[in-house]
Amino acid sequence: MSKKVSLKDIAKAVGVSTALVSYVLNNKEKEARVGKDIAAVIRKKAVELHYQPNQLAKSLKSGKSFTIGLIVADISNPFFANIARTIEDEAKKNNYTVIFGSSDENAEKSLDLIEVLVKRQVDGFIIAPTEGSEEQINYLKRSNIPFVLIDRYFPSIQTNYVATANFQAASQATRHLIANGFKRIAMIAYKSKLIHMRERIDGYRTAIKENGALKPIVQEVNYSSVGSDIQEKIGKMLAAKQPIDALLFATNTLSIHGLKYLNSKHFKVPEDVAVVCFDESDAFDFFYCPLTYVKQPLVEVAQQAVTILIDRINQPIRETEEQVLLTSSLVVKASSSHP
Amino acid sequence: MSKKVSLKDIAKAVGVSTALVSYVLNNKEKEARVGKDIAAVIRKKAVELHYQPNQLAKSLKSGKSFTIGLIVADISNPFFANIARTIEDEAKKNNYTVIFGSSDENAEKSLDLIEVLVKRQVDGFIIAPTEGSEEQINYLKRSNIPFVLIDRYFPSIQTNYVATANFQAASQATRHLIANGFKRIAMIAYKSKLIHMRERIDGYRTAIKENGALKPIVQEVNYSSVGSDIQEKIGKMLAAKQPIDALLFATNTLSIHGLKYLNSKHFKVPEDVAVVCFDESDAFDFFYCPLTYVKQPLVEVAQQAVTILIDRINQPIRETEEQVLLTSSLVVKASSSHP
DNA sequence: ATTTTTTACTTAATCGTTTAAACACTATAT
DNA sequence: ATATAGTGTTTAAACGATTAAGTAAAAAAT
Repeated sequence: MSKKVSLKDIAKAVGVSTALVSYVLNNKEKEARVGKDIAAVIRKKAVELHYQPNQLAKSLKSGKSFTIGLIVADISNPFFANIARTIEDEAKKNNYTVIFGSSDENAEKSLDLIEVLVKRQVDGFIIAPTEGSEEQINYLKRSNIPFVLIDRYFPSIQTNYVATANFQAASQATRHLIANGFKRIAMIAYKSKLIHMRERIDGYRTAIKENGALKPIVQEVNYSSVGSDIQEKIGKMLAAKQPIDALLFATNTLSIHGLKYLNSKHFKVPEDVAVVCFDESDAFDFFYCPLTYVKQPLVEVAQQAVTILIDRINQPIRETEEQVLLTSSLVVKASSSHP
Repeated sequence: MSKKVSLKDIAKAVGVSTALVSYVLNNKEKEARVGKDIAAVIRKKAVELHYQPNQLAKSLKSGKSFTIGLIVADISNPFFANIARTIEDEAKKNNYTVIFGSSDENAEKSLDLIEVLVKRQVDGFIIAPTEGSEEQINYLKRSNIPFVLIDRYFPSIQTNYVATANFQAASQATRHLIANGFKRIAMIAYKSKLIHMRERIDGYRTAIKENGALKPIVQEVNYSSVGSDIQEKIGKMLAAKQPIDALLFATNTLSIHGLKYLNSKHFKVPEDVAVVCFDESDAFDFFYCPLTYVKQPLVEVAQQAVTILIDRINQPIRETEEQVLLTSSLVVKASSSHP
């Protein structure tokens, strides 16, 4: 890479000190009482040499990098990719840049990412925390590094967070299935202690128990082996003596894997089994039977996360944390009622 | 944010110069002949104080940021999100971090992103260039900033690039439809001068012309108004006196919009119209009729792009550019043959 | 005993910025 | 005539790291 143009180069070319160049290019002429003529010359030279200030040097000096670290489970998952896109847009509006990393729901990877990004002096983090990452989150807290958790959070740790009201979302979805007359409603969730999953399961359980005649059936699958786990569990539940008549999927990936399996075994929705999914997906529009789904407020989650984060970056010392739960909506289609 | 621990803090705590601390923590004890005992003390103190080196300062000194700038059209598009994920993984293997930005196929945004990232001293770029961004690409060339183009490239500019062999991909798809007996095969593409689109259209045209009896029908829609444009154009072609009997979509987003429209108007695939899509999508697995699609080698594109980029970063002066065209495969399902 | 070599460290410059403080003028006020 | 204020600019330290060059003391060689 040919050496880049620095303040010094402009200074030398014009025949002044770097200080003067800095004042001019930062529009501090007034305060620094720079001569009108020389200012014009400096500006002209800067354009001529195609000067681009070195943001690293600026950040080093100012202690601010105008960078946000974004850690999600997997950037290729449309759920997170959509959040990432909104975060990017909101960040840019505030002159921030985003560095991202995927944790794969793995606490070790997540810690590694946090350390890499801390070394890079990000001004703050937006994190969808993984199971077992409490210590990392506490570390950020202790270090007074601003951060906002999204999608999940830790009830045991006081932090800023923005998430969906999952208990309500899941119970609403479940009540909807009950109201439509389904009797053996199963839920497919991830095996996880994370609050978003627990709340979804609790919401489901609570709704089921409201009706004395029904029994909760929850199947938890492993993140690392969703495909095979789902096949096995759904297969069993549909082959049972008393087969299930409805399925509630706790995330978009679970929905997709589950529906693919149903297709492969030629189970018909909603004839053989009714379905309610979590999150949106282009895929859902294509299923032969329009799918009922829980629509999470992705854009709002991302926007609020950025707003809160930048607030905290600008004013780090606060006694209270922002804890936002946004309500989702149930989009009812044909997959959740008897044909 | 509580002030971070620096080399100086460790040096002061131990009672030595920062130089010594730097040598030890960079494992240069041998070369610098640091005493064994003091080295141990320094290391211990570093851990105790939870020292994390300031990467900005390192980069400023070394002139290397170990950062890659990634510019795609839209990170929330699964096509690019998947590429981004692979790039992230490959970058991490080489100790690089990725900063990303979405250009929305807009040359102005793209230029803005390039400038922001240049200021941030990225070591190189991976870019899916937008229409009209030739000048930006030439600027990178002139500046000797390493970069690799992906998905598209400019035949008029000698650059590194990794892309799909689009002409071949489209002609293969078209020949497949012809071989299956379709007579009025239309292509839906984006209105774009970019090579990937032109090659896809050319591939289609060439294949059509190989058969004297057929006539090419190409409809180009605007990126910013895909939804409405597609409705109108497909609507007309299916309502014509001689309606089309097959559709070739040039990208995944076009496919999704097109299929949604077909669904909404209750056109049946492949009875009313056969379909071949570009790219993969979970959505495709869910369509009532399994969809034939052109499978692009996403992972390979991303991997090779990173490999080439890092090569160039490490050895920027080369007389030749790496230009890689990877072959796609046609995955044949039921949507492209007469029922 | 003196020189040379080796060992274990420190000093200081540097990367590209920012910015308070110092400096050297000119213009105005006393 | 001389102090004071105003103007336009430079100097130098700092951010946090790296590293060539310098230094001082101990060990080895003469």
